[in-house]
Amino acid sequence: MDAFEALGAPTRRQILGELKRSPRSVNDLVDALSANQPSVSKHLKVLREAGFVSVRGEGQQRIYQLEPARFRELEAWLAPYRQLWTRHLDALERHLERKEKRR
Amino acid sequence: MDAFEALGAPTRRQILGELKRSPRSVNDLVDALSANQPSVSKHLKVLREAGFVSVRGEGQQRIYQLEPARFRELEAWLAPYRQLWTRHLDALERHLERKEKRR
DNA sequence: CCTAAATATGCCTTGACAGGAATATTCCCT
DNA sequence: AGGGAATATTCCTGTCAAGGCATATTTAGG
Repeated sequence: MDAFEALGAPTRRQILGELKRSPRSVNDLVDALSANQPSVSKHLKVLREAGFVSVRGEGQQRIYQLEPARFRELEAWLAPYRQLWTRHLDALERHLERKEKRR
Repeated sequence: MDAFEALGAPTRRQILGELKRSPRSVNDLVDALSANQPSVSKHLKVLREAGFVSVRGEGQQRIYQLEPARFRELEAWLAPYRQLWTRHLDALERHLERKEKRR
């Protein structure tokens, strides 16, 4: 499953939202979200295989945290589209300027 | 289908990639991608309903173009994660500075 | 009005994924 | 080594989306 598909499931975006605040154990995530433990574990597996999160063992817990690299790739994908709205804003600006000069 | 799911299908990302260059008719997209026409039309429908593209009729053609608003929302979603790697870079910078001072 | 071009829609099949429950595994502690 | 906590995996089922094909719809032009 590729990066975009991985973000398709709302539950996984919720998980990322939680991990954005701080790294978490699986049980912490289970509490934060309202999902059962196997479900969370499975979603974490998907996110891990998609490169969005990594794990480290800490005692008998497994702590998941975000993996910046994947997010940078998202950013890179999105970047070329950004000029879409900057161009848009430029046009708006020019438009406003013309109005300004007219009064 | 929500925005992220809409981006899940590779074919749809290809379509967006084409439309990024310039607005296109359906047939132009069919040629650019290697997909059959009904498939392209259906993907365009999904993208339109997800707010990524808009259409205007021009003669007997339908010209599709990107819709900036939806991309801005993606940007907004991604923004909070951006500090992930800026923090990362800061840490790297401090690390390098310490190394620098030591020599 | 009729035809052809451009596009959209309906239908069907196949495959994949999410959710839930039960069970398996791993790891720590004593 | 045994027990319990934390997590992972398996199996099952319902649902939904993608692809391919046939067909319907729209629109321009003669």
